[in-house]
Amino acid sequence: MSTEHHLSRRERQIMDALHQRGRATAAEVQAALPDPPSYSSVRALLRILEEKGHIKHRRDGARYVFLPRGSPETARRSALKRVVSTFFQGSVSEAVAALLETADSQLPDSELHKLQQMIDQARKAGR
Amino acid sequence: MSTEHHLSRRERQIMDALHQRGRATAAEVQAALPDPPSYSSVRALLRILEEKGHIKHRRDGARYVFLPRGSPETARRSALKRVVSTFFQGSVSEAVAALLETADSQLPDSELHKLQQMIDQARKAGR
DNA sequence: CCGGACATGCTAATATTTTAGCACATTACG
DNA sequence: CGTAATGTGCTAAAATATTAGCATGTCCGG
Repeated sequence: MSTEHHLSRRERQIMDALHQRGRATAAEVQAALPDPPSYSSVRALLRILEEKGHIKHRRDGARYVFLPRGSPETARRSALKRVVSTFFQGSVSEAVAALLETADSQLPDSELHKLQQMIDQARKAGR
Repeated sequence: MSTEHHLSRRERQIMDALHQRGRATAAEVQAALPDPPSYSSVRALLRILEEKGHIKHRRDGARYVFLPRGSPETARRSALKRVVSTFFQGSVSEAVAALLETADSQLPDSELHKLQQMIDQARKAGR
């Protein structure tokens, strides 16, 4: 948790890129960054992030592939938690409502159906 | 949007505090920060954020009260959008599902009802 | 009306982040 | 093989962020 708060600007950008892709080489990370710095710089930051324990790497032939250290599920949960707490005063339902209002993506009918089922289940569980 | 990406660590912490509270004095912001720096530092950062156009201030008697510049709705939307895009590969419904799974807060029945209505409406609108 | 308490504006120092450069290792492939 | 292409490790310079200090302005209570 406090971990998120200690990341610097570039570090966060890199973490975002890695979370979005799941894993990436140094070159891919570089391409994903806004105002990309030199390849060298990207690698230096990756090394720092690894030292701090936020990412890890695997060898793939000649090069390294970098991945976030925690599970995607954990990362998702904590990202949502932060947003709900910061922007929705902790109200999960307000956050859900805002998501559904996101007009730029009309959810496919099948998805809506799934969501309705989840809600039904939550209602049952709640009583 | 890109605005979020350019904020430094402290700047982001301050923006978070302001978004959470809606508005706050320099002293309140200081109290809200992790590892609070001096009062002076906080004010310097507030000034910088204002110069960059991210916040504004109003006079309240002797002191200033600081507020985020954009509307809460806009901030909410863009925060959600970022999380959905970064952690859920753009899938709104996955994000909603993850929110509903947040077990630590069982939603009140009335909220669930509201959500179901929203879904019903979305389904109608979609066809 | 005056002083203390508390604000702010500005400036300059310190610390951290960000960047690039260079020497060396590994791989791909003619 | 051997050589070009592409990686990495490390270090040190440059840029930016973070911090505190001090001079000055404003408000409130006696």
